Amino acid sequence: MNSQDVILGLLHKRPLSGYEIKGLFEFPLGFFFDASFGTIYPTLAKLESSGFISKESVVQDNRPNKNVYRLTEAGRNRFREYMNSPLEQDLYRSDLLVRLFFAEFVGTDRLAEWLTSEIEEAKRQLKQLEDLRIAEPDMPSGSWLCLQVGIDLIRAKAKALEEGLKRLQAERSASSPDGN
Amino acid sequence: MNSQDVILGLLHKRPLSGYEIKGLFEFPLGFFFDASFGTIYPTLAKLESSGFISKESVVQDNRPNKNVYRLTEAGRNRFREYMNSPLEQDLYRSDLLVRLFFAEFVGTDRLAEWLTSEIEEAKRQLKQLEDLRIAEPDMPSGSWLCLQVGIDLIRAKAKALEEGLKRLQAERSASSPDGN
DNA sequence: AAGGTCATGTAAGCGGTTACATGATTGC
DNA sequence: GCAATCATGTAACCGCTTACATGACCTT
Repeated sequence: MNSQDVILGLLHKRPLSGYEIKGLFEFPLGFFFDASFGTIYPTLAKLESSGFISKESVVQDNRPNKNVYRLTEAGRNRFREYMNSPLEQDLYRSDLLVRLFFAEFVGTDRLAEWLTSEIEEAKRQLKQLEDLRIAEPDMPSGSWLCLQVGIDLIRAKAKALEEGLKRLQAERSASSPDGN
Repeated sequence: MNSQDVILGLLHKRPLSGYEIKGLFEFPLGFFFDASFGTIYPTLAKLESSGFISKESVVQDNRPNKNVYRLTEAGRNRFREYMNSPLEQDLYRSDLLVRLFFAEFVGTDRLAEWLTSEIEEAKRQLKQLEDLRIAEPDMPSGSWLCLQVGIDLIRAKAKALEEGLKRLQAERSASSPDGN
């Protein structure tokens, strides 16, 4: 799975510009995928020259023209190939957990800060996804399922980190019972 | 956070060879970090030429020599710099959730397969981590916390995916109540 | 006047993977 | 005899990010 595949998937739903694709990458796909403009525009160009998508310039009032891309038949086939390819393992890379792993070399207050900031971030993402579920109850059932799994995952993440923080604080007060 | 930082962290605990580092990357760090030999060996060489680590050849019986690397004072400082740098966002990239998002273009039995395989993978990882917690109760408390958060996260992931699968199956039997 | 949104693109470089190359030893 | 484990390394390539470059319009 790479940006090509995901862009093709998005264009399978409806024609989009690069800028609109970036918006979707941030939300609602941001929880499990992202790519920058530096990836999106060259990928669109490549996809077009390969004949998987076609470009159409759309003139707009009071804002710049945009290039709207549409899936071709070859593109639909290419996307189907991706959907038929073997599933790839999820990738999870966490600076927080790495630092936690090396926690012996840093103060507990620092650890608590890190945990707190990630908890906040997780809650922010959770709220976004929950709002979306409320705002758009008539999604395709697959996307609905995806959203639901995403919500469950991120809610669990917030909870796991909160429990981690509690454990850390319990330990801290145990090691200095006089309380600072 | 990159391979340099993590390798420096591991060597902060004890001297290691590239091969041993790879082993640790797979387990127990595999849940939230990984890197291949193609990264590890060049990184070690770079780290050595920068003076952050020092190499020592160790002759072994009945197996090849190995190069064991040890942190220098400069390396300890470099690692401290990393631990003092701002925390980076977690990265989660999921082929499964992408495919779920595009589920409208594929059969539900395929979705069920994918979910099942990821559930199995999550459970496999969960078991590994739980075994480690039992096998090594005397870890540094930070690593212990890291392990515990990891276990909570992956257990929640397995649960979220299982519930997703249930929802999918409920929907499937609802849309064909005669049952195939 | 400044900053945000809409909009598209390029260039340098980084960090990483995959595949290749080599080779001894151990267990089935 | 074959596969797995132990052990180190290189080369080609990929995918992506960051920073740069440009510019109109809209709101404060």
